[in-house]
Amino acid sequence: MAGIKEIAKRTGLSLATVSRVFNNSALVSPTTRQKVLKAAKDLDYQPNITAAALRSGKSKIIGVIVPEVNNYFFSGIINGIEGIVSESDYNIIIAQSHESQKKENEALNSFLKLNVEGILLSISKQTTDFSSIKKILKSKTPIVFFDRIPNLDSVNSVTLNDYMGAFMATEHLLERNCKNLVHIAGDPNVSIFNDRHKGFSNAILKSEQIGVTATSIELTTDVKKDMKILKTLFKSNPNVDGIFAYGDEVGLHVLNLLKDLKVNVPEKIKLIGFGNANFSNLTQPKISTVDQECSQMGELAAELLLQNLNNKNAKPQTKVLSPKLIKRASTQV
Amino acid sequence: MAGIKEIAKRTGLSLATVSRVFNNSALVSPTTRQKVLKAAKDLDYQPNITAAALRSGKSKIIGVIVPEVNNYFFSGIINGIEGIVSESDYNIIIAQSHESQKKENEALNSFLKLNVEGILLSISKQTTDFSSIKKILKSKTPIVFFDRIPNLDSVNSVTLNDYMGAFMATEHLLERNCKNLVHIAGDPNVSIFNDRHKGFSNAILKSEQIGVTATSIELTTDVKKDMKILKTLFKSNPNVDGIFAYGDEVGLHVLNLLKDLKVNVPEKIKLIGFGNANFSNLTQPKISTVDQECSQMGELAAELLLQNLNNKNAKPQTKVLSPKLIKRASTQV
DNA sequence: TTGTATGCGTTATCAA
DNA sequence: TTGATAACGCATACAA
Repeated sequence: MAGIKEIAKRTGLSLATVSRVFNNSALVSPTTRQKVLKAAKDLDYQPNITAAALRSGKSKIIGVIVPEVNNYFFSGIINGIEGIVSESDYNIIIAQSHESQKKENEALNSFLKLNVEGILLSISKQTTDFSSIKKILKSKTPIVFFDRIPNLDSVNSVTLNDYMGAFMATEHLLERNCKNLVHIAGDPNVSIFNDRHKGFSNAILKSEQIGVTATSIELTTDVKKDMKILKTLFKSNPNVDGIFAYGDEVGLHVLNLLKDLKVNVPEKIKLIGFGNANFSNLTQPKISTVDQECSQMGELAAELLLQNLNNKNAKPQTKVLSPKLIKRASTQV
Repeated sequence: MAGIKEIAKRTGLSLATVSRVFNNSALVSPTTRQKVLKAAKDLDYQPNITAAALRSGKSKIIGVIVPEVNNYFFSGIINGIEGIVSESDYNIIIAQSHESQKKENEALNSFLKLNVEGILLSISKQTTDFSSIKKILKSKTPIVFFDRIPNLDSVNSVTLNDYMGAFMATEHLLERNCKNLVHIAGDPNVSIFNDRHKGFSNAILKSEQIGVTATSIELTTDVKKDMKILKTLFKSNPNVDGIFAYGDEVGLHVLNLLKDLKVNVPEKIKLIGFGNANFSNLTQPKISTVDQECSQMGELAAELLLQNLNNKNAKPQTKVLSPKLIKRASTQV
């Protein structure tokens, strides 16, 4: 593992010239370039990124923060990011906020200490204080938000049109002739869950079908308690024939609950989730859902960041992806 | 965001003294230490890790390579690692091999370029050439292998006793009075899958029950094809009453296949998987399985690496975790 | 206990 | 087109 010093010695050139070769400077003759490249190969040259980072101020590191890695959605995004970044000469470093504002801030801080050149961030559910984020924005370190974005002006973001996804899911239930719909809603403080709720409500408003009823129920985080609540709901309300769950996991819980209650899906009640989780395709019946295009989201976010890295004056961009309805057995006629 | 230079100026001390404070040198008086710490707070001191890394040769970065992040097992391990490392002053950087030897080597290479101080690695299924790994070992960069380990002497490793897990799972089926067992086996080139196979075979050998038959079938990676093969197997072999699948995911596929074939689980056939995947608890019936203690594995691996970081002459250690049998409805009597 | 001076490996400025 | 040299921010050997 040699550095440019050894190459300089071997070729008889100066450090400066050798360095220029690896920085693709045009100011070097083809012959010397060849000489250097050959020596580099012979000596197994490995650039010392740390030294380059110190001198140039460019660490070649992109920091990524997600709430949880152990989540099909976020790990799909990470794969998307990786796909794009690996084609550049940047490295990525991944941190998890575990939905905690404190850990998110800690991660942002260690990113700054590591001199990351850019940041990709999906904020935690808990994040309501944007001061750390504002600090980053002020520091001019390029940052792109994805999926869960802060309510701030002039920031780069890539999101899914959650409203549209929920709208499509609800419309799908209506098309399947469901008349008494229930939306199992997520924490409304998280913008995307709120959007899904809105999509549900508006789909029903805009469909001009008569005799349609709509109920929304917001869950806690205690699955057992939640299932009890839902059990009561279904028992006291036997006409329910369509359910839109804000996520596939809760959808699966509901599916199991309905089996326990001997309610057939999709014959009696049709069920649709959100997210296209890996297991949604493995249940019986398979759960209809909305695909979040996570890989594409990661790719777009990474591309946007790379653009900003190349051009510090790039204007903030807002990209919104369209979700895709996935019809499966749980909403079959 | 100030550096030690600003603090030196503010306090009237030299750079060296300020530096010593942050390196916990004993050679500094309590009063000056206080002065420096106060100035650090006032000026929002952020150490430049890059510069420190260059100077000291210590990057404070630990590199982690897993086959896939999007996997309950490996992300559980990552959480375990994170839990331990976050209490130290190290940072972790995560890379995925996507089960490719080439990508694994690339990751190792960029780790070296980034001057990581230590490496945590679970090798890819494809990795048969250990030359890159040997290069790391020779470079004296501490490395700890976990779960999927190379067949090399004198290396640090943390693994699960897969043999024992499979043994326990098979024993459990025998206790439940299964007489005609099938093991659905993974790629035998992957040591842990091979161990599970051995555990299955030996459990049957050692149980001295009479009239027990055992079949093993190795799957491809094409799920559809695999299910056809299994369908044929079950049809031509209607006496099968116990299945041990090498993983929960394939277990779930089998469960669904059996439902299609109108074969009741657990009444007619008992089924046990391996891994305690998140969804194994959400199926109907819930799938019995073997827990891999992933979080603990991550913790132990990280602790072992930190030990090696503190003591470069530490002797290689081999830690083997005991799996835990989880009995659920799919093997109920 | 504190300060001075040097160098980590690279990039960038200036001169040749 | 190339070379000599300073500088990036910090840690450390040595001097005081």
